[in-house]
Amino acid sequence: MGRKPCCDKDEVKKGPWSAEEDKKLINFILINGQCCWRSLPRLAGLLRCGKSCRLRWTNYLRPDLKRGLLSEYEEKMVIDLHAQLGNRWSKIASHLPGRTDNEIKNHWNTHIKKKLKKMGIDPATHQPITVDQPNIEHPTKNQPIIQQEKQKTMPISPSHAVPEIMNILDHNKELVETPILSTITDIKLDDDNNNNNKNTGTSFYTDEAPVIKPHEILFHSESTTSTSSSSSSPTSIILEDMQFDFNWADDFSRTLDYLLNDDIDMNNVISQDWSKVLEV
DNA sequence: AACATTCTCAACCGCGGGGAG
DNA sequence: GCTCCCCGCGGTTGAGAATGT
Repeated sequence: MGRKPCCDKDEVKKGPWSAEEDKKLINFILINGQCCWRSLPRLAGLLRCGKSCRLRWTNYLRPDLKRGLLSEYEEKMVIDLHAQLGNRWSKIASHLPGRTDNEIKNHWNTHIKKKLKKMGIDPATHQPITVDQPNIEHPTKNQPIIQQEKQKTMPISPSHAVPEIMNILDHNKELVETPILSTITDIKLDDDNNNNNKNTGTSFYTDEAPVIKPHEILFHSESTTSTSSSSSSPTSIILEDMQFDFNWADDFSRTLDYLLNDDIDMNNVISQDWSKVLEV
């Protein structure tokens, strides 16, 4: 038996996206919004599977993406969130505006894991590696969740969640303690099971954000510390060609305002920028 | 300069959850 | 309750870049 394939593998293109394909995808979503990924490729004239389109959009083309390496502060947040949530990358990503689950997952596997091991911390358990505690190369998914269960009754903060790590990381005092810290302290560990809490309080859940529609698109330009990876992607050809005055902090706070207050109209802010994309 | 090795990350794959009928 | 379908998630892969010899 087996599952029906999501698309005809003979008829879909795979591998890296071309600038032309990106343009088609952006164009289509601008006009129609995000809907029915399965039929999107056909409607947009793309020889891609819907999944691939969704991935491309959510990970690379979405205008609210913050590109470049994770800052030390973001890294700290990822470590803390991972201690609480385990490998639930999308949940972790939802607390880091502008970051995708894929990006965080990659960063965890390539950078943070190594860093923690160097520090003598088991990335799976977030506990110091001891002689009688073999380093588990393949973390049990449940471990952090067990921690999570234990912590359900106590307030969550970086220092509560992973004191060992936080002590080690605290020497990075140049880290700016921005107001965004409140997001980490407000995380509701049981958000999977208790959706009623979702709309209460002041926590910002990016996964609560409405599906992006063309009029809601906010463009973020390449950060000045962008990495080599951005230059290898066809997307970046499009994105880097566009020069916008963009300030992440300002725009994030505007976006936040927008998400929290329906009466702010992002239309004028955004649509003009996107018209530039399509002219490329 | 040439080759080998390691690293990075974009993209793919398969599965599970959940809504619709 | 069952089946079908779609979406999103997490794990994995592999091509290209970077680094080492």
